[in-house]
Amino acid sequence: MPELPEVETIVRQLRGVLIDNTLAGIEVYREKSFEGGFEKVIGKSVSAIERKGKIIFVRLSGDIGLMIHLKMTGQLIWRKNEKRIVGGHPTVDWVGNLPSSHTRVKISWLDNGELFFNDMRVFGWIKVTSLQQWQELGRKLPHDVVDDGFDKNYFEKIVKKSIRPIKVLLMDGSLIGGVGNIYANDALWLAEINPNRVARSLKKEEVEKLYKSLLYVINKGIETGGASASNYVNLDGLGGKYQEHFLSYKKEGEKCSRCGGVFMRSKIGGRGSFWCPGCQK
DNA sequence: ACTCTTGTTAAAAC
DNA sequence: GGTTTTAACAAGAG
Repeated sequence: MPELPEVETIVRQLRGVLIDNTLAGIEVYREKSFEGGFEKVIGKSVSAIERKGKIIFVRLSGDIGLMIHLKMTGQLIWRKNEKRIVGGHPTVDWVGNLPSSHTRVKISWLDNGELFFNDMRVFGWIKVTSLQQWQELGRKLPHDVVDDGFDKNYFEKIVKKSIRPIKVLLMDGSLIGGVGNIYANDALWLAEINPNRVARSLKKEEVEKLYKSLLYVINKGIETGGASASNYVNLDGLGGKYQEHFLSYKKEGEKCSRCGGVFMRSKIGGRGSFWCPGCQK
C-alpha cells in the first residue's frame, strides 16, 4: 500500500529520469487503467513531477500532464536499454521481465527509457489531466501531513470534533493527506494511544504526542525509502526499508518492545489494525 | 469454494 | 449540512 513516503520516494526518482524527457508513446494493456487521449500528451516534454497526498502529477509542456494513483498494488518501474541483471535471485525486490502479466500501461520516452505501470488489482489509474484540473484538485484536497498547513492547531481541531475511532480519523483522506494503514498504526503505537479511542476523548497532551508521532513515522518512512510489506517497489524495482522499522504494523502475536505485551489485531473502520493492549491506552 | 485483504469514493444513513 | 457508515471495485493469498 503505497502511502506518502512510498509515493514521495517514487516522485524523487521520477524527477531524475523524466525531467526534460519527451513522451514518445503509450501502450495500454488494460483499458480501465488509463483514461484520456494519447494525442494530447505524445511529443510533450516533462517540466515537473509533483505530488499531493498519494497522487503523482507528471507535468508536461502545454499545460497538460499525467495524473497517477497507485492505490494498493500499483508500481511504477523504470527500465532503460533492457539492463536487467541476468541470473539474479528472485527476492521481494525482484520484478523480472517487463511487461509482466500485471503490467497495465507502458509509457515510452525519447531517450529509450520505458516506464511500466504494474497493478495487480487494477484499482490504480493514470489519467490525462489538464494543469487546471490538477490545480483545482490540489485546492480541494487537504494538507499533507508533511505540509506547513498541517499544523498542531489544525490537527487538534479535527480531532476534537470527531466521534470516530482515532485511527479512522488518521486515515481519512478528506482531512489528512498521505496517511494510510501502515503509518496510522505505527503513529498510534508510538504515541501510546489505543486506535479504538474516540477521537475527541484524547487529552491535549495526547493529541500533541500523536501529532509528533505521526510526523516522526512519516519522515522515517521517507528516510528509509518506504515500506515493502507487500507489493511496493521503487522506480528501480527495489524494495524500501521501512518494514524493518515497523512499530506495530503486522506484528500481531509478537511481543511489544516497550511493555512486553502481545500485539492484537482487529478491524477498525473495516481496516486491519495492530496495537498493543499493554501500553496503548 | 470461500473469506479476507486494501485506498478511495459514491451513496446511504444518521 | 455536515458527519459517519457501508458497499463496491479486482484479483490473489490462504
